[in-house]
Amino acid sequence: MKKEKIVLIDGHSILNRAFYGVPDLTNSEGLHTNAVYGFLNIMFKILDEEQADYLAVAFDLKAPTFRHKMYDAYKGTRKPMPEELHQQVPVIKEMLTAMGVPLMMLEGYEADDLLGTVSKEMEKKGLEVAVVSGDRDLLQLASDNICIRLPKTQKGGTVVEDYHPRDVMEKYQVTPLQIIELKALMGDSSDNIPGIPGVGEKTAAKIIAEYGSIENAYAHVEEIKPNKARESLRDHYDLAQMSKTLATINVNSPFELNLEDARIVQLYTPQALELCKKLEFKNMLSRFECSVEQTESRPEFTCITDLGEAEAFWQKAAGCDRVGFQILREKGRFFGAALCCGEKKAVYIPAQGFLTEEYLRSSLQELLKKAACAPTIELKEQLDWLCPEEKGMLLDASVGAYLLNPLKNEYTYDDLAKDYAGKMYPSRGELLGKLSLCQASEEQPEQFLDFACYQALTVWESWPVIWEQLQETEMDSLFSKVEMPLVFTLFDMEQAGILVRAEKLKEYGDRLQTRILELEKEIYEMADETFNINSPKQLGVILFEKLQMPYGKKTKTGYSTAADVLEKLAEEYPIVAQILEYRQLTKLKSTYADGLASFIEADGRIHSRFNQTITATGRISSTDPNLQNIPIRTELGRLLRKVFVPKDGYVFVDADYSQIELRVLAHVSADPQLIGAYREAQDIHAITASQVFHVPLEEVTPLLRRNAKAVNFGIVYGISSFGLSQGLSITRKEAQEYIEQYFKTYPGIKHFLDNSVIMAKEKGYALTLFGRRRPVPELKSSNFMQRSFGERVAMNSPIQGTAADIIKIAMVKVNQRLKAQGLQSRLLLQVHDELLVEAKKEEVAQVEEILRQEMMGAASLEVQLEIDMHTGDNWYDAH
DNA sequence: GTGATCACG
DNA sequence: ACGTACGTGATCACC
Repeated sequence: MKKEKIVLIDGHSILNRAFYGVPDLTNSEGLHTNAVYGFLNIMFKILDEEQADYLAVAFDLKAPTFRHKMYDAYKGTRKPMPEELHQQVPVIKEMLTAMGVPLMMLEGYEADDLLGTVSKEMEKKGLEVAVVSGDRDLLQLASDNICIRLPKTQKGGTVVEDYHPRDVMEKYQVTPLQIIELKALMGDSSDNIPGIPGVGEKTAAKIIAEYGSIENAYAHVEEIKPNKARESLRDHYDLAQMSKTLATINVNSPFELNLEDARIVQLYTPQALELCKKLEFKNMLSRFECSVEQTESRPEFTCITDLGEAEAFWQKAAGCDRVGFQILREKGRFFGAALCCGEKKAVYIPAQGFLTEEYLRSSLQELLKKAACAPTIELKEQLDWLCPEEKGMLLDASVGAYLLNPLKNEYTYDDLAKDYAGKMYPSRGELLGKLSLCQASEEQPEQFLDFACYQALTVWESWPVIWEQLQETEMDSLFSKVEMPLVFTLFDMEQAGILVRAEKLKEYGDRLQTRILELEKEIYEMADETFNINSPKQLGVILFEKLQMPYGKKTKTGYSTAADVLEKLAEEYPIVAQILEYRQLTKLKSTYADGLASFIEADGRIHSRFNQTITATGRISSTDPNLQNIPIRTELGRLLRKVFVPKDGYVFVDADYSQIELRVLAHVSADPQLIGAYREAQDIHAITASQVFHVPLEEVTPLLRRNAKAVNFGIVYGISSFGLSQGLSITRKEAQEYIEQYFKTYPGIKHFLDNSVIMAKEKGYALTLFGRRRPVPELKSSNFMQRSFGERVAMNSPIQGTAADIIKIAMVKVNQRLKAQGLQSRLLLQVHDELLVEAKKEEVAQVEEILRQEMMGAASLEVQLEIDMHTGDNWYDAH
């Protein structure tokens, strides 16, 4: 008969190993989960391999001094367990308990002792034993029936090293029991075993191989070589005795494991599943599927394919208050619509036969009109198809979810289902793999149906929860008054696009190319070889090895060749100046000249996308292409803006806020000095310089003004002396003095910044003037660098975020008024503090009035919001 | 896919 | 002692 098998896990050791081996993970509540995740992965891997019958996990009852061994060995000090790990100890215990795995703990005994005792006991009972730990001390337990398994991380994956007695012999040339002697001689700082000073791994191994035990070694102490070890051994007999006691695992502790408790019956219990969901261990859920999934009945998804069924559905759905819907499209091709009007059921109606696309559109429009609310995901991407006459009922659940947690990378239906409906639905990837919608609809119609219906079901289920949470967090009005209207504004902007003169863009690119080729030739000549100038690696070798230039910074992968480093070398080395110019030109060529050209559509315009659910602070972002980072700071780059032009009969009207962030700061901090400065002065940086450096305004030099400006920037970014010293190329000490002077001048600002950090620490998030939240989990980090980052974020977010709120409000208003006044002028772009309107020539005065009123009136602050506004026949001239 | 670099606010 | 300014996106090289 086959022997029964038991797996015993060294809980803290494996948790520790997992913590340092798995990159930091947190769930959406900010709970760190990487150690628990890694632990479970190791445990499942071992269990899959072993096909064991029993399982138990040992923990130290008090685990106050658990520590990172590598670090301690180096530092020679004990560190408390990092908070991020500490908080995971109860979680793994809860998880194991939920799985019915017994926890072995006993007052006054270490986990090692329990593992020793139980493994020997089980061996006696005739079981085969596997002890899983990261700690090599346990090798002393190895026997023919007890295998010590040490998981290691290797190239990202986990590899387990197995030790039976012969493996121990092979690797250490000693028996398992002699491991104790070895440890006692060489010591182990992480276990507080002192060992014999001057005896390391090599000497210890030699001594034990020769004499077998410490006792025998002392019997022959005069023969021991080398001299140093002999002397030390003689001087430290007590230490050797004590070390041996410490290194010996107690296999006779009064602990008994009830074997039946440890029997593996069903790890995948509903409680464990719940916990997995809470921890957001998505890919672990597949393990639960067969055992638990039946507990939740599968929703009923229907594919409607004939007109009669469709008519019946519309009729029934017409009485529905809340209609969840999702249009399925890809690259302009329409597939169908998914709808959900009630619990656990959804329908998908593909466009086919009598159910034409037009029919579906008008039917859906009718249905939505009757609904009180109609949530969906990525509404903006559906509006061109939907063409809604009324918009009031339309809701974008992903935008709502973004407000509730702007730190997430995506707001896909499976995420919303998990976060707000407590459901684990299969993701697109799980249903369709990498297939396109077109492929999937033909090759996997059933999964395609699921994919469609899950989306409609999800928005229907999660919307009430999202709305409730928006109200609880007091972001409901931000959502309804700002973000939802903005969806339509951004849609209009995307539809409008911006006209680009393709031929001029081509000329611009060609001019760049000519110069690039010249530079290339010169650089190769000066370097005396050809190489890829765009490769930082190759460039680093040329500059810092071949040409022996002094290197400033290093990156993880080699020398830094960043612009600030090269600029310091450019004076002395002409090749570096050429490289800098080459860099600038190739950037302009590839990203802008060539990059933009590829986005010009048939109408001659670029229809960039404006994303509403990306940034942590509430700003919008622009992609495909990014029109928010078109060059302006250098003249050559700025010239590019001449290719952005209004259509015939129109001009550009461009308006940008003047120092909106500093004005927001003046308002939220209520600092009388700064508010006063704004009320009386035009040039805020100059007046700041005058006030901070105590010189009359007329005597503020350009240098003083520049310094004051940098400090103002620093304040907005979450000031630090280091950061400011970098920005101004001054010492940290000088930067610190600037900051102190600044805070002395504007005590209200210091108070506000301090308070922002305190508040964010207390609540867990930073807050804008309009109630937008930005979680700052970094504030809880035990890592100094991360925590400092969190503090700067807590200072910056209210400022940057409030400015973002304000311009969003202005955009909505401007867009609404352009339409309400029946104008043909259109809002085209937003660049964080700037709006660009394509204005019909006859409407310019009205457009200017609208921009001025709505931008300045978007918020009523202690300091008036000011704008600069210009008109022009291209973006270069208008800004 | 990730890191380095650089364009913008 | 630690080692960075805040927020983005596109391109390239390289694994």
